[in-house]
Amino acid sequence: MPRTESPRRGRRPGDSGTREAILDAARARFSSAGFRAATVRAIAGDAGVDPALVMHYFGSKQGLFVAAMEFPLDPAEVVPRLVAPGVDGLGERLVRFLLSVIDELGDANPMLGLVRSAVGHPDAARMMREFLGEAILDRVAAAVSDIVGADRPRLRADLCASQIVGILVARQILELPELAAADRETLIGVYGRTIQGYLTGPLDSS
Amino acid sequence: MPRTESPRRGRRPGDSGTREAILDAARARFSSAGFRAATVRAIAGDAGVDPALVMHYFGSKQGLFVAAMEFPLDPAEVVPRLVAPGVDGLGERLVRFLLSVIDELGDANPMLGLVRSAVGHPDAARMMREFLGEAILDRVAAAVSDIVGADRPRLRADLCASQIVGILVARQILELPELAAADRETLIGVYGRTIQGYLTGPLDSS
DNA sequence: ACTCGGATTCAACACACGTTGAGATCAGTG
DNA sequence: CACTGATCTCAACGTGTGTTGAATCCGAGT
Repeated sequence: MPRTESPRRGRRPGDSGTREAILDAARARFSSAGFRAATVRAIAGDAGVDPALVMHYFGSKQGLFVAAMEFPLDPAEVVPRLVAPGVDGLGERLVRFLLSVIDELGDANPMLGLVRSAVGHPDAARMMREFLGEAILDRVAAAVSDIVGADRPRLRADLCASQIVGILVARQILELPELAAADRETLIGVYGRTIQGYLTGPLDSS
Repeated sequence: MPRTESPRRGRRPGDSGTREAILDAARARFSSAGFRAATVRAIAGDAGVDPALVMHYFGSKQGLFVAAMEFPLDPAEVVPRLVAPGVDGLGERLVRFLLSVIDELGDANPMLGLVRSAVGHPDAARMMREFLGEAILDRVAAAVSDIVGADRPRLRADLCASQIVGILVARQILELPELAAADRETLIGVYGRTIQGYLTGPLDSS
């Protein structure tokens, strides 16, 4: 049987870095389309690779998802660092940090991938709720409770989360025009005041 | 050819109301799963009908979507009604209205359907951005600009939208526990202050 | 009574998806 | 140099999808 000479099968020389290429492509696709809409075939295509290779490395689409969406920052290190300088200006620091992370990550933003997947996929929503809660919100709540003795600390953390998720969706997904175009320092000021109020302000309806 | 007697084809007597049954099922499915994850077959099943009948009535899945997600409230009537009593307490009125609408609509909530679809489907995001902008945000901006002469009114409206979307996602989709369980009047108070600040407070970073 | 057209179902198509199993190619090790 | 094991591709399967075309049924208008 004469050998067909076109696309070579088998291992290519070199260190190959193919695994990382697949992860990069997956991060971009999952972040911009969400779990369901992103296809293994498209990711493999972006990485210049056969879909079966993705399965070989990550076992399944789910496996690829958790590998690709692993958070590039460790909340156990980041949250204390933001809280350390004290409660004054904490809201502003949180928002400034969030916006800088959004800018740095660009296309391959696990936060966007998680939000896009959680919406319309109850299992992903549960995963995100648990991760958010244990890794971030409970930590923030504990800090605020310790420092200023605020009441209902976890509700305060949830309120912050609702505004932060709102920023992500309205600015990065819906791309509301004036929000997307707004000066960064302006947003930091306005949203920072809101977050600060959620963390330390009154919770009653007066 | 002997007639097969089982599930009857053809028109059944009565006024049938099938079209509305399909729309109800579509509202529920689209709202809880989003455009992509909701399937025509499942909607047809819920309505007790063949998928082909859905096509006959609405032409395509997209056609069904726009028919089902048509907003049950007219912003041109609602927004002025909320703004009318003046700018005092406007934030609180907006949030109270939002929460009551969420409760009333329950499963079949076009807001949730639109958010779930906009995320991960750029076309739907554009549709929602345009609808939100023209039907609601520009109106709110105009009102706030007229009454209190606020600067950058559309940015203020976008800020409000970011918090409102955040409420929807965090409370109705992610179901953050303390947020979902929180007393309604508490939420109205806290979020009302935020919205009021976005509408009438300072926008600089001081 | 007879047609007309809307309501409704059935069977099927074409496609895209995730996944599988087998095989090919090659770097490194003894 | 032979062996091994990792890397990679190919072809295919099974399933679920939106959509189509034809066929059937029956209420209404003439």
